[in-house]
Amino acid sequence: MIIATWNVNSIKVRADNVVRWLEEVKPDVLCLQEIKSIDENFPNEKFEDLGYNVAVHGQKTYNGVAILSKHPIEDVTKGLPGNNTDEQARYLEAVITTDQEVVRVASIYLPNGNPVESAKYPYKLEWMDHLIARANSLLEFEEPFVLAGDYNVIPTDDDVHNPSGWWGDALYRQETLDKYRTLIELGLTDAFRTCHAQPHRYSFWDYQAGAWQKDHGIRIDHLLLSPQAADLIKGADIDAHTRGWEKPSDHVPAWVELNL
DNA sequence: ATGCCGGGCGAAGCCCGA
Repeated sequence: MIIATWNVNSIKVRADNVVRWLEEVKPDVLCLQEIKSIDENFPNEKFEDLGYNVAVHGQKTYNGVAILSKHPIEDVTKGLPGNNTDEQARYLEAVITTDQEVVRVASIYLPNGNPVESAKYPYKLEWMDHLIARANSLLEFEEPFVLAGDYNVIPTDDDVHNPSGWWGDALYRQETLDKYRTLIELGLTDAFRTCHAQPHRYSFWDYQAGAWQKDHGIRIDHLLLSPQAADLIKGADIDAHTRGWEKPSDHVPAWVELNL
């Protein structure tokens, strides 16, 4: 089973690229972020035509997350449990069931947090606290789950083209990394990093200043696996080639294949 | 370059992203 994540930066503009990638890779599940669409305007039909079920937690203009799945989508949760006052659509969780197996999947759009001296940064840190609490609760079930999405966190120097230039940014500073480490140390596994030791593999390149052409990227889109899911890892990768397509998102798909 | 692109909104120019 292939489970993927992709920040598409507007589903309206990116629907055809998503269809193209779905036909190419045929993932079982695709978590989408930054759809920038309300539920009613999400192009369900384009994905249903390819055999995907659709769950959407949308929002007008900003944010918005969705899950596409070839298998039934059950037990859908919109918003981070325990974070009921959050006005921003950044979390969608569901249970994916196959004939044999069950895997829980969350589509996550973690706040950017810049500028760090604004209220946006404490909002990011508090949002991470809620995510940590949710992961902790899910771990008690001792079942396979995948928390997939745009984390807006650069985990290490190996995940950024210019570490010293980025240090201090909301994506790459001590308080952010402390929270991220707390999440990981609950017992989660970074799917890409456990399969690839090579540094400087990225999932985002800015639209500006020729960042893609110069490979000035960062790795901020992650699939974090519970121990029961990590035991099933067959492979993982990042599909950078979509960044070279016409009308690309600034993010590219990342995926994990599980023996499910 | 604390916004050079790109998208939303809405019909010019501002807000937002990482």
